[in-house]
Amino acid sequence: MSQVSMQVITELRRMISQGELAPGERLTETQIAQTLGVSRMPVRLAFRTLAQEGLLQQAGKRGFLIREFSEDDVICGLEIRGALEGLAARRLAERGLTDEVRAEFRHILQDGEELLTDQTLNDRKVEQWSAINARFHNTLVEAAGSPVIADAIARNNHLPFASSDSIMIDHNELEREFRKLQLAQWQHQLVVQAIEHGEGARADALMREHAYVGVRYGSLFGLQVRLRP
Amino acid sequence: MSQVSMQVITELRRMISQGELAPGERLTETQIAQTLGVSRMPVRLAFRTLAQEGLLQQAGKRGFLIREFSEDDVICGLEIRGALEGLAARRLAERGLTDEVRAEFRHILQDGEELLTDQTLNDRKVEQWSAINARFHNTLVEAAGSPVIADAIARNNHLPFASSDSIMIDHNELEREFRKLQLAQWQHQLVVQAIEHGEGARADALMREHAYVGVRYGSLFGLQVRLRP
DNA sequence: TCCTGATATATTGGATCCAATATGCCAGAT
DNA sequence: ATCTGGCATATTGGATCCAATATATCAGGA
Repeated sequence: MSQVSMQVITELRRMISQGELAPGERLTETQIAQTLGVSRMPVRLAFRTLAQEGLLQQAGKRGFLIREFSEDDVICGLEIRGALEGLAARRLAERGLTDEVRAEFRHILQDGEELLTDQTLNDRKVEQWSAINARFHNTLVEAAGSPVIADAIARNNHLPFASSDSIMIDHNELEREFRKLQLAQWQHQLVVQAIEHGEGARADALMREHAYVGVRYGSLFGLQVRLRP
Repeated sequence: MSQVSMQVITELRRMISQGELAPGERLTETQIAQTLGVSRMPVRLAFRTLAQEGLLQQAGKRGFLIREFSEDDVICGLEIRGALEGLAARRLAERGLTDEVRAEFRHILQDGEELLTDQTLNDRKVEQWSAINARFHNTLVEAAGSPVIADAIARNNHLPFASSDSIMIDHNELEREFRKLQLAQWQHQLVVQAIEHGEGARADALMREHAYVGVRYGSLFGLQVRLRP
């Protein structure tokens, strides 16, 4: 995939998730091509790609719409991630950890631990947590050693609300949000514990539950439930 | 998506799953375009689509290869289907059945029951079973009422070995194969029973196990284990 | 007033062309 | 003999053109 094609795809993804293109809006190749200053060709390819990812849907026989997602869709996207990452965790528990992967997990858990030791949060720390979290999930999926599972998870992550870094943080409630991240960190630790002990079913269950942390745990800490940014 | 584009995609899918294009083989747009008698354009679109589905993989910076799948990949494809259909079944159990869906399930189970009553199998019956089986799985996924889950399952089913009608039947061992289908039918019945009783976890577990019936149950009945056609 | 049908327009799909560049090949040098 | 560099070729990506057709608009009739 070439530079221009790639840029069109990422730019469209961005415009959709930032809301510059509203759900339900109709897209035409010409219009987007002009907006982005390219020919219709890369736009055509991008539309197909995004439609396959589920961000666009066909509008009758001509053109595409920006897909609208209900709150139920958001929950289902999370549950799919939970199910698939749970599968990866179970596989890892059943097949055992290599020393490298074990060390990498320890390192990630350590970093998370240190980040949260002083029990406070700020915008910078939220960013750092996001990186640590991404590393945890990537390591898990990679270590499971199945490209087929990794692909399935990657495809699901194309739904912006389903990916593991879609965790909603209210930057005005950082004391309460701290507790959410603390809980997420503990869940990471428990997952690794389960994997290390070869407890596949437990690792699976923990990952499924962990998928909810981003959008369903807010009420535990007196936070507003907001499914949208 | 237009006629020609569609035909190129389905024809390529067929050529791949029939083995006319061997795993690892390199494809060029021009070559396929000539073979199929179309211009490069629809081939270009098809390559992208199939790559996104996971049937092709990029070869360096130029061109695509037919992806090779290991036996482990096959098992993982099945486990993904199990996890996702299990999720659908759990949702259905938790949300309850409408009368229409309940009736449709009864009908499907009845048809399966009748097909297998005389305890014999022939090629025609295998075809009929395939139809009944497809209807069961489609009904389940539809009834779960989540387009996001349905899409995820549909995407996984693009892997030829992962779809629910990829069940391997040895047409020289029809007496033994009968028992496999009988067991699958019983599993269908148990899944519906669990759903009707609102037993989400049980429905989930049953669907996950059921996903294995196609390729891992052969040894129960003294059948050769063959992951490839 | 609302429906139906015909015409006009917009938009897409496929083919072709051209430029960019990855890849392979061959020759020359070490 | 093997490696390196440059050249030739193959192949892709993007743009443009043309045909097909879906969609919209408008007029006429029920």
